[in-house]
Amino acid sequence: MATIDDVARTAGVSTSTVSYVLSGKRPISAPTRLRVEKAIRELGYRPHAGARALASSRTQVIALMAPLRVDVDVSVIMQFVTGVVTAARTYEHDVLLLTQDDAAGLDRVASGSMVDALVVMDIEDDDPRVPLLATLRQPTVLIGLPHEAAGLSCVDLDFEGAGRLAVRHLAARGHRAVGLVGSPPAVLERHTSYAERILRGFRSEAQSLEVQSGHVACESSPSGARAAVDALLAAVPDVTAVVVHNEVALPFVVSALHDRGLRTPQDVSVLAVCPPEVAESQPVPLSSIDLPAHTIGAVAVEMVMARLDQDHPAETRLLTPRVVDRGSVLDRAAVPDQRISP
Amino acid sequence: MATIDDVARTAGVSTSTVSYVLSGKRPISAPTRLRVEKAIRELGYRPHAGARALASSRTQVIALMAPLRVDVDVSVIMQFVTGVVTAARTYEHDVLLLTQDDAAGLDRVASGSMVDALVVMDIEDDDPRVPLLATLRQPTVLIGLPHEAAGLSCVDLDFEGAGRLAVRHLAARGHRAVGLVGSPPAVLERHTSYAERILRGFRSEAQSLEVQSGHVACESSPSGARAAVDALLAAVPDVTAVVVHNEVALPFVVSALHDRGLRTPQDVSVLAVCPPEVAESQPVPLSSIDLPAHTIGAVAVEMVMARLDQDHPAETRLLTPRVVDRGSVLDRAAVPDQRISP
DNA sequence: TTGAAAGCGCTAACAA
DNA sequence: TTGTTAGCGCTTTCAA
Repeated sequence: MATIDDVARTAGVSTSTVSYVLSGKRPISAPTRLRVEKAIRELGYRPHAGARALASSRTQVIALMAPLRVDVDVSVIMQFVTGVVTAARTYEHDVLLLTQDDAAGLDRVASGSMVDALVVMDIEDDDPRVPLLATLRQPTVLIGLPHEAAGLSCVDLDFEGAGRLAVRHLAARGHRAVGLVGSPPAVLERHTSYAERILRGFRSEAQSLEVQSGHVACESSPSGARAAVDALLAAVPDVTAVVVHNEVALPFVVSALHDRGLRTPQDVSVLAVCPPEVAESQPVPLSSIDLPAHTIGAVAVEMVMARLDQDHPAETRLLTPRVVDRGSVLDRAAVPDQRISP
Repeated sequence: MATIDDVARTAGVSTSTVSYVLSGKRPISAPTRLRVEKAIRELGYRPHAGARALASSRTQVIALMAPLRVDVDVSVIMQFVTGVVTAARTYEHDVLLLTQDDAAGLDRVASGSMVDALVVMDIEDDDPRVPLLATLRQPTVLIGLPHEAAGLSCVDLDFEGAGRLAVRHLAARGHRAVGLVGSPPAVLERHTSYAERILRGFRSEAQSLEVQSGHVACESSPSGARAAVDALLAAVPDVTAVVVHNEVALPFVVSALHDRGLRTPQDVSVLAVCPPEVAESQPVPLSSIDLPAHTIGAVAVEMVMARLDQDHPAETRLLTPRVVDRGSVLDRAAVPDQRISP
């Protein structure tokens, strides 16, 4: 492996000149630059990452903790991950992936100076990783909202707003009884922030608009979906629209509704909360409130990068939810009521 | 940040002693070790990864290239990824994740000495990354089989064997006309090795056993699945069993069969080739040839780690496929023929 | 516009 | 059993 000294020697310059050609941190005359670049090319020189990290205190690597918990949809996680990786590359950074959900891994890579910054996914309301993260010298961005961010920056879809938007969207189309089929019990039990937030928004808006509403947790399986649908129909017999915030269960919920004689959207409207790709690839495309996972990942990287040089104050960024119509929500105001009561 | 010298000073020993306590590369007296360990704890000392990499030529990081190509199922990829990450941790290594499918990324992290070894997924028959990988000084393992491995080690499920096993399994249960619903055209067109291998095994065994057979590519969408099913039924009208090697399309293929009046398994048996989790979480659990993605990832890490110190010769490891019965394959020899001809 | 040289924090060969 | 010290390959200050 050629070193910077090899390059300097063959170019007939000092090592610092080579370094400055590489970093652009001081002006170099055109002829010198060309000689150096030629030498670099000829020798196939690549700076040694460790040496660079040691001298500059910059690793060009960010850590991404993407815990694969039970009952989280991997395809959504992958969207976040690719968003982070892609964005990181635009900042000349690579991504070190941590999949085990423990503070120890974060501490190891941060305290060991393996990374310049950290992005942490799947934040719970009272997340044990947050206190540790707050002590690190590297900037950190949380994807999700903990109860107490301890001075850390956060980014996420505004799930509370999404819950409200869902109800408002349905109410505006004449639905007076709506249901929310949500995350699996396990997700709720660990107080994953998005699950609680969407529920809060859903309930408060239903109350404001005087819409009848019900919520059921939903295991991510066909039988779980059937059970959830039954529970919802029992709780809100007149339900005409269902909001589904559970990517894995989504197709099962729809087929469970069909099995009970409820067609989409003639009998029951369905509004999903999921990434657009998921909504589009259902057996029947579903209207949805898009979860822009890729974008959120990219924004997380932007935020962390902005905090690398200057110390930007902490902030929380909530992306505004929007509905994308794919035809699975019926406008009841526009059609005669065809609903057959159960 | 405390350095090794800080630790040495507070423990009253030399830096090398601290280093050796950490590495265990030379015997240290008990009292000395205790003093050093105490100092480490008190100062919260963590070795600087870059300094370590520079001095030892070891980064404790491996690169994982997991390209997210169109039409590959992310949940399967995630299985590989977690297998790699989990196994890497048992060897005290972290994982640098590359998602962009180009040789440049591999070259960057390898030539820049960012990683000790590389694991590369989703290998095509004539993969442009292979020649580059063969020139790297870091050991590399491919997940998948290129036409020419150029001296690199490979690991994968024996897909050719899986194709044969599928036919044999069905033939043994009285099926004389079988179909293979395979990967999307895009996957076949880029000559992804597994797609071609399973087809080869499937065809050759069908020929040997004198079983009628047909193969159709299948887009990963409901309409793609319907088209594939129609094409298969046209090509092999008497088909009594379908092998599906397409995780995303799997549920759609099953429902397309149902829509055409073919129940599983009474009218048509279904044998999937996919990770067990996928087969289990279908609306109806499916018998399958397990794709042990997690294990393959772990084996890849083992192989690469074995080549870190000694130079092990290259090898190709093909995991033996096996059928897991979940009831979706009918034993036609054991029941009267109930098949309603189309 | 360029060069010399002092670190950055660790490992491991050599000495004792 | 432990210490001394010369690098590892780079960045950046200070000088010219």
